[in-house]
Amino acid sequence: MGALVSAFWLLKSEPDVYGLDELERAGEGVWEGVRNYQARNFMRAMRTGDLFLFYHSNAKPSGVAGVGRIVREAYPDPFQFDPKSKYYDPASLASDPRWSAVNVGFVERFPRVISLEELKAHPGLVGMAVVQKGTRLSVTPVSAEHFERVVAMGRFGG
DNA sequence: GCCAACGTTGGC
DNA sequence: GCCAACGTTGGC
Repeated sequence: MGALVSAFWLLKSEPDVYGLDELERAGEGVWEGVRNYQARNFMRAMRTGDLFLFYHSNAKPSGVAGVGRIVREAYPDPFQFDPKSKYYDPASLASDPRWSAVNVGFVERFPRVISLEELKAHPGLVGMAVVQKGTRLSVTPVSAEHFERVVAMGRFGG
């Protein structure tokens, strides 16, 4: 049941805000603050045990730093109801929360970050959302093939 | 810090 | 429902 990996994802975060280092230290964390409907819908489709590529955006270099796992499926993001939070959404109703969060766990850190440049240059990753021009979505599905390929690059350099 | 890309909002 | 204005993302 929950042990089966059903899907793969890529999640973007700015490491200055929330990075793989922090997830590794804590072991588990909350993926919150997503305020885009498409990304939210993907989050709601996540299942416990799904694996994801942890992508560092606005970093030097930007790229995939490692792997995480979904440990709790989507639930209402508490920050949408907190007027003091930058993620506060006054239009979201408690009876029908607009935004979701998931909990994530640490799986592995690659020996090196696979930069966006490398991802773009790899012929086996054509079509992956993160390498497509103009794709800013912070949550995207990844095919099993692409996921395995990036993990292989991260572990073995290529 | 700049700016292209693109999502959202709101006037009409 | 159109679309201009505005805001955000994120590479560079």
